[in-house]
Amino acid sequence: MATGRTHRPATRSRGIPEATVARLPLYLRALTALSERSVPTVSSEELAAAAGVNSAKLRKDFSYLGSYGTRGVGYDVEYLVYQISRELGLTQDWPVVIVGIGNLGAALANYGGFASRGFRVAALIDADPGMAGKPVAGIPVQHTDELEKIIQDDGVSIGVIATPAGAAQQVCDRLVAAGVTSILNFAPTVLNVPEGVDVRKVDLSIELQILAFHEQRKAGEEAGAGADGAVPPVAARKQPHSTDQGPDGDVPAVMPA
Amino acid sequence: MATGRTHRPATRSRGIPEATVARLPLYLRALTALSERSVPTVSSEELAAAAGVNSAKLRKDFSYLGSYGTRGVGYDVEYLVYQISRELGLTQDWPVVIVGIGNLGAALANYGGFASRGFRVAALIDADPGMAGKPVAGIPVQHTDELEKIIQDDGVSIGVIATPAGAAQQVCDRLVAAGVTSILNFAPTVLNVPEGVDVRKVDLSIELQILAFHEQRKAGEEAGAGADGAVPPVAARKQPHSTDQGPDGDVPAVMPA
DNA sequence: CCATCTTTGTGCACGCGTTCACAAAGACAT
DNA sequence: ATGTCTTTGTGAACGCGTGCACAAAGATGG
Repeated sequence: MATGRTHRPATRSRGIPEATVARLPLYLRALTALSERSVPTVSSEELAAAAGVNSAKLRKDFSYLGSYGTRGVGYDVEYLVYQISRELGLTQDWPVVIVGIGNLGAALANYGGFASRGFRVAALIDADPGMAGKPVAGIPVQHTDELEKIIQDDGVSIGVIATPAGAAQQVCDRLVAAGVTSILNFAPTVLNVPEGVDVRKVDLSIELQILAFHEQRKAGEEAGAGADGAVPPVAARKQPHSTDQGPDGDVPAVMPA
Repeated sequence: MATGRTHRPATRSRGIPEATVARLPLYLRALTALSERSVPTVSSEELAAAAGVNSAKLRKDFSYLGSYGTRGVGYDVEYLVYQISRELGLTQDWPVVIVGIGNLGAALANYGGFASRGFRVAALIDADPGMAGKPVAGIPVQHTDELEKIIQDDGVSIGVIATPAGAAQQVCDRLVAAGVTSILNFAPTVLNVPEGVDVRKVDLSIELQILAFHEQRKAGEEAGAGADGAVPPVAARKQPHSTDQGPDGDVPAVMPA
């Protein structure tokens, strides 16, 4: 899920399927844990269990990277950690800017997982002048005016948007104009970006709604399909539905963001 | 993607494909925006543009819900908002507990998107006794000891885990034992859950790593495959690779095929 | 009532991703 | 060396998701 521009043939470039790329970080995490415990080698079965996937899938995934295993033995942990890191581009470190230092932005800035794996918080940016200079996670917040300068000076190519939905597209446009080509979007909006820019989104309420769907399904299965007393739709606009199946009714209980 | 237990045949229940379910919240958001502007009807083309998807895909998605459109006209906005809300189970509201009130947990508690769309924060829970009673987002934090009682009293079926990775599995086990059947996991760990429990994960560093991969690919495409001076791996464990195909240190070729 | 025009709903084909199942490859013991 | 045993790497089949392209449905105007 989640690349904004799904139009591209995706993995046309150089073999590795998108689905595999999405799992590599998972394998890497499991391997790193093994490495810390000084485990020398691991079989596809063990590693798959640790990563929560099927072992056949894991082997096929690795086969796209090359033949890094040894039959009858398994995979060399250290070697594989390096190979995957390199494939993911984690041998260099990536400066990242976080825009929007509210609750979420601050949480992200404090998140340890950044620095540990090839990512470095190059700057924290917020539109509120009152925030300027105030340190968050040891880094002073800078004003939006500085955005372009920071990106160009530090060669930032990855931006994280943690602003309110209303500001997201505008921030996105400025990031892209300044040279950012990869964006991680936490704002609940669809971002419009030009060709060549990758967008991934993380959306809280979408995840919750998907869970709610399954939850409802579970609940509805055991209970017989009783006529649930759901109020019929408002049908405020009756026009297209001349054949109104619901006479009265009132507003759906859903509200905006 | 990202349901922990992918084993289930997924959509076996009642038609609606998983991929479609994942997009419904997107449509709902776009429709809600239209509703606020009092737009009466919308065509699949317009709505698809607003949601950032293909119009054919949108129509097919809606076809799984039923025939709610009117040919030659489009879809009734209010009606569709209601239908999707009902399908997603948002006409009832879901009590949610958030476990782990650190930076991220606090951010989640403050996130407006929760309350607005059928979700209600039933409780904030943290293991630190010092946090107990302290209000976050207007809700007093409660100690982990209360977890089981809260879940049972409020009939909570959805839990959000925002703890450090080390505590996540343990918290998860307690949530499940107490009756939670859907979990949204922000901790960077694979959660093990019994059959029937849904897990969705949101993982920062994985998203960033995927972006890094594509970023590296973009950079590597324009620049010719110059011998990048990447330091070869430690290769601490040489054993399994006794048959070194290279005279010197095994240089990882940038790409297999 | 008929013709035309718009937009939905869907049959169909295609490609990606997943899984099975097995042959090949190497380790290890004798 | 040779045989056995373990585990990888992958060919092939299958199913899901996507997008095209078009017929059917209804609106609208004469």
